[in-house]
Amino acid sequence: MTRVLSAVAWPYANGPRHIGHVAGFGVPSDVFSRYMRMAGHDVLMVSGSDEHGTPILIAADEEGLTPQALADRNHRIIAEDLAALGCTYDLYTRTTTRNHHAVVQELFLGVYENGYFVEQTTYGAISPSTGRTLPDRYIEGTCPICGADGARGDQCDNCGNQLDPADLVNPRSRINGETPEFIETQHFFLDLPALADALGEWLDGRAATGLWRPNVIRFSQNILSEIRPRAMTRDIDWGIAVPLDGWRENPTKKLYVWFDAVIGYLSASIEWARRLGEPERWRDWWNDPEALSYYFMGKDNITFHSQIWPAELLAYSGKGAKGGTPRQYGELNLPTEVVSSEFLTMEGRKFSSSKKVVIYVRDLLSRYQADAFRYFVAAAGPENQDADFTWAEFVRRTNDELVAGWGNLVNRTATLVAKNFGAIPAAGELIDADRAVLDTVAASFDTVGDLIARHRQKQAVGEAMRAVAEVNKYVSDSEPWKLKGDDQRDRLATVLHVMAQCVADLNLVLSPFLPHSANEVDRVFGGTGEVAPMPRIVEVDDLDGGPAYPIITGEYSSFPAWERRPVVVGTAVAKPSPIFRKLDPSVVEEELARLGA
RNA sequence: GGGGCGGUAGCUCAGCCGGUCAGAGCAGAGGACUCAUAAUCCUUGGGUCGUGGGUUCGAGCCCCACCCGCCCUACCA
Repeated sequence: MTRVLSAVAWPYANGPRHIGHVAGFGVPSDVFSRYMRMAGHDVLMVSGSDEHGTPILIAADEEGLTPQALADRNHRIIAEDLAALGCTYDLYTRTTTRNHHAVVQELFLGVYENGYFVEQTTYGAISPSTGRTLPDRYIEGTCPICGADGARGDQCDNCGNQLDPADLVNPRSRINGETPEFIETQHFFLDLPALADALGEWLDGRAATGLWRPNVIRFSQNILSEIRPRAMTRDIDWGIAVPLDGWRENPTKKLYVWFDAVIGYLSASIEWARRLGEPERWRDWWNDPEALSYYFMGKDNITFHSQIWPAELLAYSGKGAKGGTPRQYGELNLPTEVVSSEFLTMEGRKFSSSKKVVIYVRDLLSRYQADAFRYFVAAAGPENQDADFTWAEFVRRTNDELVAGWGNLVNRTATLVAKNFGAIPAAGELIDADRAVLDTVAASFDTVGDLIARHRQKQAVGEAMRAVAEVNKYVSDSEPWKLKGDDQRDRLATVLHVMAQCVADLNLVLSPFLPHSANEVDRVFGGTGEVAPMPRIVEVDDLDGGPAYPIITGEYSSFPAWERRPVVVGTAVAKPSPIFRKLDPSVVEEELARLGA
């Protein structure tokens, strides 16, 4: 048994999340975590809503809400969506908890005391009316290079050049049109160059395992060569206070949202342990060098997980060029693997809420089965390269593969058993064909499990579906519907027993991908419908006196083992109604009509 | 501009260190069967592996150039 931390990217709470987000980290991390639990590992899966930062402030202003009120609303929506997808977080929390604030400040102090923060004066834009930093992208003006108007402070869309906002002609705020004020301001910079050697050593070691996806490890090593100090504080009034005298009281100096967001993996682990009543339990995943940690995210987050976060961990642990010693949390583990997915597009275009090229998780789940979506993501998601979600392909994958292949096998098996015996019959003597199909299916535990462990879910689900096809072929070859009369009764029983066993096996193999239907299939064959544990939303009090909030958690100790469970002869099986819903081709047009032109 | 990834049958994609690597699924065509959500099973795949060069006994797989798409390169997350 190994301790495995599943660290899942924190969705940003400036709005509801669309299916591109959950396709990148939500579904893959849950498939992996479910499998690892079944394989007998001690999994801790944590995530939460990322609620600080400028975009939330701006979204709140636009709606006339406080940032906390906006975050409250979106956190609840996102948590409910993730739970509805069946994502088995041990804890899905948020960054506005008192616990998170305290952990972030502890990390800051550790890094600070070890000397990995350097104070620097920078020149930046603020909004004169609010005193807040105006990030580059929120400034626009005339491009000093090509003269185009509407250039953003970070880049001109017309000529593509990167800009310095101070160079813009007639700069103005994109938020309220006022002219930004460029001021000198003090910030703490994380001394990444002092951590570069340690980072490089860690990355080399990771590269040597050959486990990381090639583009992720290459990219991570590449950005190391241009490493430089990076500001970890901001002029903003929404975020976590800098825990130092002279800073703590300053309402417009907060920690950079990314400094705090990645610490969420640790703070959520600590919160989980505290809620368990065993406040030190988190250390099993963070201080034990034998523990493994897998970080799931989209490719735009690689920098923060293969550079910033490991740098914070190294700095806190005192393992950079400046040395140092860790504070109360001790030496913290660096990521075992950064599992980054690529991007999902929608009907060939980038997701865009404003252009209505989007489908939110909630809307999808209101009309379609969660498992149909999970299947699509596992089979055709952005695992190695950008993938396109089209409604036509979604319908096809659902109808032709999930329903026609797996759903039909379940259905025909249950129907044959119900009609002929009413319960799972005992097998007579097995013939070669019986043994062959049983062996094929049994072998899929190894092949599929191994592929999931290596984050090759496309291939894993493909192997599982290939086994499904093998069983369908076995059924066709065996022709149980022709086995009539008393003299063939024994053979009929044997075939149906073998079919039931294969379905039970494949149901387990597919359960990380299709947890909801796995439970339904189990029920059809007389089980309790608990082969795939489900998460639940719970309203909890803040541990340290803050306001209450909803979390996702669950009881996951009942995961079945990743191996064949012999079917129980005599278990009653009734003729089922179809578990998987076939989609009418007309949904393609309907859904396309909902999208923007 | 710099870095990275991809461009393989109508569609979605596999092809690890160069030598059955020219493949799978779906669609299409033909057939079988009827337990099953008109599901299943069998048969059927001549695509210059983006373009042009090069290395090699031999190249989707290595090198060079170019074309196309995408990502990163932000005091956005």
